[in-house]
Amino acid sequence: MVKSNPNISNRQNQILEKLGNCDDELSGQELYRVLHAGESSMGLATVYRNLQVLVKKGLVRSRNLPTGEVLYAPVKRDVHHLTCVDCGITTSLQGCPVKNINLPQSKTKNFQLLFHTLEFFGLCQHCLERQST
Amino acid sequence: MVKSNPNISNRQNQILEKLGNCDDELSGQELYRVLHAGESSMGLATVYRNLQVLVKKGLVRSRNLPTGEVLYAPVKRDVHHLTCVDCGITTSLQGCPVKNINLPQSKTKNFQLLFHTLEFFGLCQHCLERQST
DNA sequence: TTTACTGCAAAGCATTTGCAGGGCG
DNA sequence: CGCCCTGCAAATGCTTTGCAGTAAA
Repeated sequence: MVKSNPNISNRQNQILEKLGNCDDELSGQELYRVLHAGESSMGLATVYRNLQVLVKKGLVRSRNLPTGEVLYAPVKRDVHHLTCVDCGITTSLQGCPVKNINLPQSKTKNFQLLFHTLEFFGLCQHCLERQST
Repeated sequence: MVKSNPNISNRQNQILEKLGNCDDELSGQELYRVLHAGESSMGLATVYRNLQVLVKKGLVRSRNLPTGEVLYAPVKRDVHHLTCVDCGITTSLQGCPVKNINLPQSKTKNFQLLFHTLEFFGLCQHCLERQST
């Protein structure tokens, strides 16, 4: 059903499908679990290896958390985030305010843009209150 | 000289100063080394602990690399990045295109914004060429 | 047979945490 | 005396890598 790009392996398609079906971003570990829960399992290393390939192919976007985790989502999903620097809770921001930003040609001439990340950081109400205690 | 905010500890001021003097962002490890090279040394754990505090105080911004490292810079320095998803090389983008973006009030009403990160990812020419080989 | 991909387990590594010692009020 | 901050060393946890087995061509 989600047949796509010719030079995408089977495993890579399985990953793409799971990412597409999930509203959230998934970490490598989560993806691994989800795949195991379903019919298509694959080793953790394989999950990571294929995620890297998908990112380089421009099909998957990645976002790095302070914890060292990396979250993955389909590139076409253009969602950004608001994250509390204290508790780490993340809220999604629908609609991308950067969509049509022009970067200096000098920088992008020799660079194939694949995706971008925009994240806002600060303190959520809960942590603010806790702090001022 | 860089006397600042009253409720900033000595250690925290040392860190701020190093970050301010350096044109780049620094990782925790690098900062640790730089501090040791200078007169003011402090343990690695202390560096990290104080960096966290500085981020929460809104004085330092942080950016997470795919490698799991975190890079720190003064918040007032509003620089963004262009990063190759293959080799990881990063270029700085001067001038922030997001400066005056309005976020939905519903999201920010209960959230104290401290800083944001905007990063573009893709493939640099070198990696593009290598890939098509 | 040659090549590319996979799984498993071991390694890597930045960061975090536990805990005892020290400075300071 | 009590509280906070620090250093050291151990632990954590995600991700990467080495290597041998396997499927594909």
